[in-house]
Amino acid sequence: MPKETQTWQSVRDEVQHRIQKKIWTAGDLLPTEADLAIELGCARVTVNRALRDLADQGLLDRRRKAGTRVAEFPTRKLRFSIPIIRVEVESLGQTYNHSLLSRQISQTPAPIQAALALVQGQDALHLKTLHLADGHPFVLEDRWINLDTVPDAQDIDFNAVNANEWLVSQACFTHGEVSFGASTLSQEDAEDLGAPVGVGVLKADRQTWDGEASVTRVSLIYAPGYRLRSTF
Amino acid sequence: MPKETQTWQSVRDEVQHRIQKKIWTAGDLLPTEADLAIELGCARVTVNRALRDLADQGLLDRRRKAGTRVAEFPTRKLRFSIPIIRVEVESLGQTYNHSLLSRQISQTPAPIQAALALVQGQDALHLKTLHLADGHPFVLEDRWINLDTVPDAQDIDFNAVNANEWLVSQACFTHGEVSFGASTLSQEDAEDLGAPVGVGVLKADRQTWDGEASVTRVSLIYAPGYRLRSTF
DNA sequence: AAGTGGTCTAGACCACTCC
DNA sequence: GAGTGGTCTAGACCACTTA
Repeated sequence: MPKETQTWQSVRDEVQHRIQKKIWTAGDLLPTEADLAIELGCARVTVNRALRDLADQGLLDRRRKAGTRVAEFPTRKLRFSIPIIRVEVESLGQTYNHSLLSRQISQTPAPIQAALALVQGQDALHLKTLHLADGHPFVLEDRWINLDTVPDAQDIDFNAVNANEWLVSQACFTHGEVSFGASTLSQEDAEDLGAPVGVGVLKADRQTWDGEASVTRVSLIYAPGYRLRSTF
Repeated sequence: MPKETQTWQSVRDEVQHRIQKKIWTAGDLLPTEADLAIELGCARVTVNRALRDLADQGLLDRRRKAGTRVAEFPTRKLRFSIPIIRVEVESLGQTYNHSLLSRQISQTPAPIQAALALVQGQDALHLKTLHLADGHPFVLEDRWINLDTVPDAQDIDFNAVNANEWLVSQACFTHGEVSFGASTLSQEDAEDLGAPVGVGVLKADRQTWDGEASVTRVSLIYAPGYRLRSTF
């Protein structure tokens, strides 16, 4: 017996429940949206919203004409926010500040040049910043900025505002890519981070684009022990 | 002059465009859904869907009565899939297989016991699995399974099906949490992975629950060089 | 108290894709 | 060709939050 009014969340929960109870198992074909709407006593759009949400999470596979199936491997998708480092530190209840270790406009090494799609001999702005939490090194940032795309960056005082925040607040990118890996702490980075040489650390590499034009490429080396967390 | 028919994607793109063009900048209040609908010549629901999507990405902040604003820090949220390891390896064009290194039912060490919410002296199933790509170590899995929640696990031959796939295909969890960090390769893990001792490696820890009951806790140590990727 | 987003409904048409 | 999901519309009511 359907309830009087269905919300899309309640439809979603009901479907999820049936999958968990193995009424529908991996690979099974579900009823059509229209049929489910009749069974549950709600509009088809409501069912659509619910199933779309579950498909988005990775629990369902949907294709026109082929219908909706329980995913072969009903795994979940993860969502991480990429917080501003200052915000992240402050949300831990610690005091944030940063220190600009170096700033220069120079030719890019080959891999960076390729990544930023710069022409031979073109300069870029190179910044090294140490982010601190309660005075302790939190993450070491090594950033290249494409001055063709973001000429204003040349005149910003990155001692006052860190590059991370300034660039993000400009919102001058359309898309980007990021990857996480580990690396073994080098002598130089170890000194900056105040951590032992040779320790394994989390490293994030991020690059952003404004349409066709590259904006910036940044590498973040987190102090030992840092963890990136999410729930699902 | 509005187009004849608006899709929610075109509305989303238009709004994103205005943010990028700095017509609306960080912290600005946007028009109401109703006003935007009139301006763009579409239904309010269409605007709602578009703005909801942007808010979901992290570009907008929306609150009832308070309205819609450009986020203070218009950062993006990341989405990662947690693929089945076999699927991940095969999508790289490599051949997958796995090797069960050890299987025993034993008392849990204190941290695992706490994490799985087991009572004192309660046993759990402990599995160590090495996942291989083209015969080379890909990731080392160290897993504890709560036999109270998943008693069937006791009778499964994990030489034939790896625990990762079997558990996921059971879909017997409601939620979970995951964290990524780095660690320095220990002697024992280095031998299993066929990698040098002391190298920094990416480590993922994941735990899942079925309602109140813990299901499993797994730690994955990836071979050196592995990267987790995403776009935004 | 009032304004704003959140959602539901019913009906319609479209787009993709499988047969 | 036909079936299924994807989306749009107009109108309505609700829920939350701020003033």
